[in-house]
Amino acid sequence: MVATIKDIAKRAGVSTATVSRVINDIGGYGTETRDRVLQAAKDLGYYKNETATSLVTNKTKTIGIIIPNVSTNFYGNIVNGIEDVAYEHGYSVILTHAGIEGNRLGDSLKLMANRRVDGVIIVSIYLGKKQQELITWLNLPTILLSTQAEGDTLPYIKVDDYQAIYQATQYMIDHHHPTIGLVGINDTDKIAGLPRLKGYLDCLKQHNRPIDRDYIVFGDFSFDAGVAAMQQFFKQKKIPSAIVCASDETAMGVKSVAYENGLTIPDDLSIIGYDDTSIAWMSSPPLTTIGQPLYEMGAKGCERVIKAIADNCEMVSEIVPFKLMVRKTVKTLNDKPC
Amino acid sequence: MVATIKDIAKRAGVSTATVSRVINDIGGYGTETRDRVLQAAKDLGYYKNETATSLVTNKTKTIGIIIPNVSTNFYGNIVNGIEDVAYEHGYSVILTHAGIEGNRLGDSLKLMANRRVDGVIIVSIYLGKKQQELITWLNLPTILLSTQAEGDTLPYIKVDDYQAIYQATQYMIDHHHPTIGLVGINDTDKIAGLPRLKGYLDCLKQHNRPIDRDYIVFGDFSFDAGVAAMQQFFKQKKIPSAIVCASDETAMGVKSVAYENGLTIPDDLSIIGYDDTSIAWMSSPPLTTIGQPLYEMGAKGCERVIKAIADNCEMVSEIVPFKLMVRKTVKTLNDKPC
DNA sequence: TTGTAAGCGTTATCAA
DNA sequence: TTGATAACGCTTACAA
Repeated sequence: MVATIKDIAKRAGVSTATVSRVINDIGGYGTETRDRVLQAAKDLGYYKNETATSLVTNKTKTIGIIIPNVSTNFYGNIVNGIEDVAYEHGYSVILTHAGIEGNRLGDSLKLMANRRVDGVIIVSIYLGKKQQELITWLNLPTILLSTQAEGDTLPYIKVDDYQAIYQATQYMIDHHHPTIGLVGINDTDKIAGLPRLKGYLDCLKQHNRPIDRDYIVFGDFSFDAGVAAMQQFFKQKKIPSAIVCASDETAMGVKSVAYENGLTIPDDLSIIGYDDTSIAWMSSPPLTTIGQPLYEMGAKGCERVIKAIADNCEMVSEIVPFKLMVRKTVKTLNDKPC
Repeated sequence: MVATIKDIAKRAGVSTATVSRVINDIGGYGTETRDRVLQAAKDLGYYKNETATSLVTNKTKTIGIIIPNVSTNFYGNIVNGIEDVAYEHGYSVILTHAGIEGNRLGDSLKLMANRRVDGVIIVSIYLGKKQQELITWLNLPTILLSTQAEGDTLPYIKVDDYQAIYQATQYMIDHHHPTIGLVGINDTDKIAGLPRLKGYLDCLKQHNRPIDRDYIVFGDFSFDAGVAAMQQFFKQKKIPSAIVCASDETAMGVKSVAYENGLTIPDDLSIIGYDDTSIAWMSSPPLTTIGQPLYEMGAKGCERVIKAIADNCEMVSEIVPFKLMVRKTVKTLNDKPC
């Protein structure tokens, strides 16, 4: 059986109240009693029961993370950021998957409610009206990472997807690419999909480039989406000279079938990814990509939540800067063929 | 304020005991009282407070995961496996990083003890004598994933590292590679390092191949380790025709500097990775690698822990089979040059 | 079938 | 500087 403050109290010849004070470093006791208590605690190998504490303080010192059910490096970085600052502040982290496309989100939230987490961080899951209502009802400090809520009712931290893709497209234009494709974006995704599509479209329009539907292939941000898109390009025998991808993984998919078909990157085909996950800099040639400050987003998100818990204040949303990580998968074409 | 069973009891006109029974589906009440209670609970938007339950049942329905402080896909897969089966069994998962090389392991374990998790899963952290004692003292069902304890005192699930590297080396020999390097392995790591080194050495000996220290470069399983090793090969102007790597990331590292120096894979250099993380199949050419059943290891580990909690039984260790994932980074050399 | 009440390990209020 | 003691929200004998 594990020791409790009662055991310590008995052994040290004091009351449980005093033990509690000492343990929590509250002050209001003599140094000798303190030493006696501490010694007794050590002797008994005491470990504080946080669940009991939680019950009375009505705080669990726990923050919940909800992520979609996919295993990409993307989440690893964010979770690391969260966990590190949680640790610094003495918080624990409880992790749940919300299933494919967040279909288990209700369950996840219920779990968070049952566990009485002090705050929650939701990553990359779009929130509809109903889910927002649930969150509002739960009345937990909640922040969204890399996503947004319908009607923008919840605080978030994310990158400006529109600008990011606009800039990526611009970059291809600056490098004189005559035809630029867009691949892997989910056009039913109001947060990560539509704005990116618009960024691409607007950039092209701005430069009086024609929009060619053959160069746009939608998908789900996955590796397979990149593969499928590239296969389609080959099938239609019409391959853009540059491709802007929805994610690094999509870019790898594109690269993979390009490679199989004897295309070299960037000589025969230029590509830009999105996220700057480790695969981007680890692959050869290293992938030029839109860098999201994943770790920092996690860290910052966690900080905000913890602050909101402490000060009982509202959180403010933030658009964090992305950064085009220029590496080796985009080639400069000559303005005009000689 | 959140509703409690007291509120429900009042509203339904029953005692809290009855409410508890209904909520937990224990039986021993009329259907009409049940309906009344359920209705009241719904009306009040009741969410059970699991911390209170934990306090009385002395079970938290929580399992703790401890992983080293690195963000590689490796852990993503394992954690996914764990989380999925935890979810199925109604368990929550609490995640902590144990710092670089597990230097924060003590803190992590303390946290698990404080939170009174029902079981813990430790991933990829070698456990010395002292840490084992702590675990034993905590008396929590603990399983090790992809690692082992000194003296083998704790149950584990892992792959046979010796055999894995032996087979990888063998594979290179079978493909007639005259010189085979070993890269990225930590020779002070008794679990993941030494056995692999031995597997490599033994295989070479078995085939009467000379051991050339110039072809062995130690490291820490990282991408950078691969980079450093390959740079050394270039510097010493002595590059093996095939390289067995400590991890997929290490393999990507060697591939990366090979690429920079104009070497094509597998034509100029053959490589084998280790782990079969997503980067292995996503890269081009796709990486031949030793596949560890990461997700399954996580799932199985979690199942064992949950079973151990339920039946209060010992866990048994298991060596799970690895699988050489043959892809495209190893070339068959002609037996003799013509 | 239902209710009473003790107790889980803490914290916190009040009094000494 | 200390100690009694009542909570916290729930489960679980035991009684009715």
